Amino acid sequence: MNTTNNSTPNDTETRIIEAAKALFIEKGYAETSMSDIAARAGINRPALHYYFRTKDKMFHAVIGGILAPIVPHVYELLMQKELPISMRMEGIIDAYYHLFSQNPRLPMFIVREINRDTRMLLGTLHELQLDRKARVVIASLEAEMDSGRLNRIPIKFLFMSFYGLLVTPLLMQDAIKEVFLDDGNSFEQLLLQWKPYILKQILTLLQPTT
Amino acid sequence: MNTTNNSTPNDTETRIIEAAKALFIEKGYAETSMSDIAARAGINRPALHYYFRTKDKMFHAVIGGILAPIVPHVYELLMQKELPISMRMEGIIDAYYHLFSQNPRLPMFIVREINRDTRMLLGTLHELQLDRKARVVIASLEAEMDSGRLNRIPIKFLFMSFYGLLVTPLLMQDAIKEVFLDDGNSFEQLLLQWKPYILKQILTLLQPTT
DNA sequence: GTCTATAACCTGATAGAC
DNA sequence: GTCTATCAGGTTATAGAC
Repeated sequence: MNTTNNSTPNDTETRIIEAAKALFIEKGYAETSMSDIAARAGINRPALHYYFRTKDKMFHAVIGGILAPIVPHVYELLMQKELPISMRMEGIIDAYYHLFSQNPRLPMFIVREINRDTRMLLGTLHELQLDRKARVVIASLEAEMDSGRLNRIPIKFLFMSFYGLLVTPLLMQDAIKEVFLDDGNSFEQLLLQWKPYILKQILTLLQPTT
Repeated sequence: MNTTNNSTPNDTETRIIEAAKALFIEKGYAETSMSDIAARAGINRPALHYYFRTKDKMFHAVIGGILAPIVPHVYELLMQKELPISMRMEGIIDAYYHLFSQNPRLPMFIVREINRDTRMLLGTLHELQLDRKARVVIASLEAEMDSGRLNRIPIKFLFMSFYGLLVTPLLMQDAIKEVFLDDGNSFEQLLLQWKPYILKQILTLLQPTT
C-alpha cells in the first residue's frame, strides 16, 4: 500500500485502517460509506481514495485484520491431551469471551459477510492459513474420538453446536437486551451466566457415555 | 392500502407484495432497492411508488407477513402436558424445519433486521401479538418447572439454546455448503442429520436429573 | 500528501401526460 | 392505474491545483 514512502507506517494510513475496521465491523460493508470512513479518520473523501483507490480495496485492506483473531492462539490448548476436555473447552470459551468483550459485533459482522460474499470471506481465511490450522485441530479431535477418550460425533456438528451456542447471544444481543433485561442485570452478566450452559452442552456431546 | 378501490385485491398489488417479500428476505432492507422490487414485479419505479409511497411503507406492508409464521401454530403443542417433553419438542422442531425448508433465508433476515432496527422488529412482533402468545407458553413452561416435571432453567437460556441450535446452520449455510459438503451429501440431508442433536441438547437442559 | 471541484451513477421520490 | 420525464440527494471515483 505504501507507494513511494519508506518511512514509518504512515500515521494517517493507520488512522484510516482503524476507522475502516471499526465501521465495517459495526455496520457491515454495504452500510458503511467511504465518507463515513473519511470522517472518522479526520480527512475527506479524496484523501481516502488516495490511500485506497476503491471501496473494495479498502475492505480487503482490513478484512484480514478483522478475521485474524477469530481462531485464537489458545486454540492449541484443545490439543493438550493431558488436560481433561472440560478444562480445555473452558479455556477456549474464555478466549472467545475475551475477544468478544472487546468486539461484541464481530460475530454479526462475520455472519453478515458470509451471506453477502461467501467466497471472499473463506478466501481470506485461507490466505490467513486459518483453514490449515483448523485441519490440524480437527485431526487431533478425531484421534481422540478413535481412541474412545471422546465420544464420536461428526466434527461439523460439534462446530455447529459450539459456535451456535457461543455466538447466538451476541447475534441477538439487541433483542435480548430489550426483552430479557427488565431486571437489573447487565448483558455482560447474562453472558457470564450463559457460559456454563455452553460448556455443559458441549460436554454432553463429547464425553463418552461409558 | 386500497385508496379508492373496492374491487378484489389488486392483482398488481399482490404481485408487488410477493416480489418485495422475496427480495427483502433474500437481501435485507438495505440492499434491496425499489428498482429491484419494481423489476421483479414487472412494473417500473413510479408505478411502485404509486402503490407504496415510500420504501419504508413498502417494508412495513410486508414485514408483518414475513414475521407472522415464526411462532408456528404448533407452538401450542408445547402446552399439551400429557405428552412427554421429547415428543413435544420434536413437533416444534419439525414445524420450524417445515417453515425453513420453504424459506431458508428467513433466520438471516430476522437476525439482520434485529441488528439494523431492533425496535421496528420487536414492535411488529408486538402488533402481531406474538409476544402475548409467547408469554402464555413461558408461563406454562415455568409451571412445569415448578412441579418438577421439567428441570429448572431460566427461560432466556432455554430460548437461546433452542433458537441458537435451530438457526445456526441456516445462518451459516453458505459457508457450511462450501466447507462441509465435499462428500455427496446435500445440505438438506445435513439438516436432517442435525435434528437429533438439537433435540438431545434441549432435553439435556429440560429433563430432570432425578 | 491533502485539498477543491467535478464527473458519472444510482437511489428514493414526485409531477404530469395518457 | 401506468407510463415518461425529471428532481434532489447521496454514492464511488477521478482530475487537477497547491
